[in-house]
Amino acid sequence: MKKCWWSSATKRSFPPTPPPRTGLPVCFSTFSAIIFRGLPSKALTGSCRHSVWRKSASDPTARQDTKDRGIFMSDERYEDSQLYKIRHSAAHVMAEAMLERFPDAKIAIGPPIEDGFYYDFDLPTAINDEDIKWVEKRMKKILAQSHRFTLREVTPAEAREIFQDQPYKLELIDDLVNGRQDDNGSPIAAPAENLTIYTQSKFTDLCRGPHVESTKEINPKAVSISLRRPAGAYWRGDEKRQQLTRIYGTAWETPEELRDYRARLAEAIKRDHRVLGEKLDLFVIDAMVGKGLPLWLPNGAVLRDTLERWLRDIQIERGYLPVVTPHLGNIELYKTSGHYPYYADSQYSPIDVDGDEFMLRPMNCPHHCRIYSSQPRSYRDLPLRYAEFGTVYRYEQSGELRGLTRVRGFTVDDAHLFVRPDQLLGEFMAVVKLIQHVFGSLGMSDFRARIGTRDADSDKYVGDNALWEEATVAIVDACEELGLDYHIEEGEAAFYGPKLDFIVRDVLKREWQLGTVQVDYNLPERFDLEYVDSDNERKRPVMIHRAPFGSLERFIGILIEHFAGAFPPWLAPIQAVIIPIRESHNDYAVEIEDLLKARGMRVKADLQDRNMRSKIKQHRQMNIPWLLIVGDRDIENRTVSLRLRSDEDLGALPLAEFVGAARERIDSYSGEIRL
RNA sequence: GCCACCAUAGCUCAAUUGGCAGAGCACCUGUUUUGUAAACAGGUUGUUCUGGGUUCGAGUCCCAGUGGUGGCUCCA
Repeated sequence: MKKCWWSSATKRSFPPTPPPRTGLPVCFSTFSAIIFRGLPSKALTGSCRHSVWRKSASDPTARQDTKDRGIFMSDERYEDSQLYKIRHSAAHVMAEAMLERFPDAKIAIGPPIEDGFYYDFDLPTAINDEDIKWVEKRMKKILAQSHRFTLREVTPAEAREIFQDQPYKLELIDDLVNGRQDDNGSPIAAPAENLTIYTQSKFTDLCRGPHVESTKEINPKAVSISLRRPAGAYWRGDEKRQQLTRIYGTAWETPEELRDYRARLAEAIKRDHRVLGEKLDLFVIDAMVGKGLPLWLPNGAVLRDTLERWLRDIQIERGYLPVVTPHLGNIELYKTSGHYPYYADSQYSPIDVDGDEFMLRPMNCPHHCRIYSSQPRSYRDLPLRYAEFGTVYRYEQSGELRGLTRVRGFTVDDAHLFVRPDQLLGEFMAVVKLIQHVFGSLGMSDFRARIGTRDADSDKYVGDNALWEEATVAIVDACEELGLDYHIEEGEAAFYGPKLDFIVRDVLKREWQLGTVQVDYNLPERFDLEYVDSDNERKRPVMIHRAPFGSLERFIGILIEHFAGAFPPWLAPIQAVIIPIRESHNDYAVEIEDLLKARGMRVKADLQDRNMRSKIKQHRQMNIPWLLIVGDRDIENRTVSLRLRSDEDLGALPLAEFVGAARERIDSYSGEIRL
């Protein structure tokens, strides 16, 4: 059974309970395995067969560690693999070489991650490329020698002695000895009695292992730290604490694997949506307009518009009603909704309008709530499903902006469903099915579904506990009912309710949240939404917020990478180009162009004064699905000579046959370009 | 926002220790009329990101700003 690439591996590879604390192995790089033990939530007991992933506020380092951690296709756990040991050991060797280069450096932690490893250092001076080169060379030299990795169990006192000059290690030792606690002082890991250290060559690290037996097991030619530049990282992921220098490396079992990895990286960069966005004339981000504010070029706008129309039609079929609302709203709207105090940091400053304060809207729900309120509602009216491609504006930190996947102004394919409590489960399931349909139609099967629940210890949520529990149960039930492969993460809820998110990874394996469904009892309360029930009582509807794409910008960014710029014909900005062989064939080319346009296709005849071969090359590079080459023979026989994006030359085809077949491909939303 | 690095023609990049700013592609003009990934010739293209500084002289060195990249933090 093929699972999506990380739905099962990442989270569920963690032991359901803390590993037995024999006082033995405790490795800082695998801290998270302890921190992230499954913790069944009360609300879910009995209904959930899936693991609960607890996010620990008290140890963000562990959280990051986990995020980076191995994502593995095979049945073997990454932690048990030889590759894991190699990378873990390579991290130690890198630290050894770094300490030779920077004897005063303080070492933090150095775990294996997906595709490699890193180690964090507190350095006396900034590191430069020369240092990296030196360290890499030195590392390889150490690896070429034969050093054993020896394990030793030590008492906390011995450990403190050994690491007396290493403040980060001392902090870790204290935490281990005292046992880990969360922010409220609840224990989340038992105290350790003894610690383990590993030594190779002249380097000793506080570590649980596992490691290779000897550096002989690591091929120096399969190790590289030159690939990734050094990066800043906060100690334990806390931005208020010391910022460390993180050095990434990669290590494989063989040089061939390293070469393949580098080739994969190079390929990934080629399909990066920012690279393809420029090459295919889809969008630009212009400094004068502002960072994080993409401009859609005609090709990109066609793609976007096509997606919008597609989804709009699907939604209309399913009983959604279109609404249109403005991009600004009176600040009272957000004070009423509760967004204003909670999200002040990500909103833009209010705009003064004749003495009233207005805001660029950071979300669409308040507007839709007011539409609901605009007239009395009967139980017979529900469910009401208001849909809008609503543009919102959010302040994002400058360092976090990235292409189309993280922007400051974006359009949510939003809808808000106002439902009776008895309709909640059915409507929620219908929404999940809609999202599955959207993802499935585009061939996007590599996602993970995450149920974000409230962090019981946090006060950043509004609403009644019982309602939260009800909403959470509804979401879990719906996922169970649909057989969705989900996992639960505490602390990932919206402030007003729990949610189900669909998360995908981009070409460089970064995670992005796309589709989302959220159950909300709170906004109806805050906006005092009501309907008159069959018993003539006024009752409160439940709201479902949902967006299958999440945002058009981010979704298209991911979609560009998903298709590597070769969109299925129904999405391709230009579906066919007609290439006349000689000038004398131009009239026929234009005739075909007109014919195809009349059949609703996006085509153009390329009448440029240049030879056919160069035109073929140009349009192939633009990933045009169909190239129609026409010459004397085609005019004579009323045919087109079809050349596919895939490089196949299908030869002459009667014009009418092409039109019918192409239309059929487009209308069926097929990814197939062969006719 | 933080750490590091980067910024030369529309694009990809070059320019020796500080010494006249270049190439390919694109674009324009002309020639060419081609049967499946680049015809030929000529030509245009620059506030070397911006502002200061050092120097006889700055694309190159220094400072500040802006923008970008990688990472961290954040992410309704």
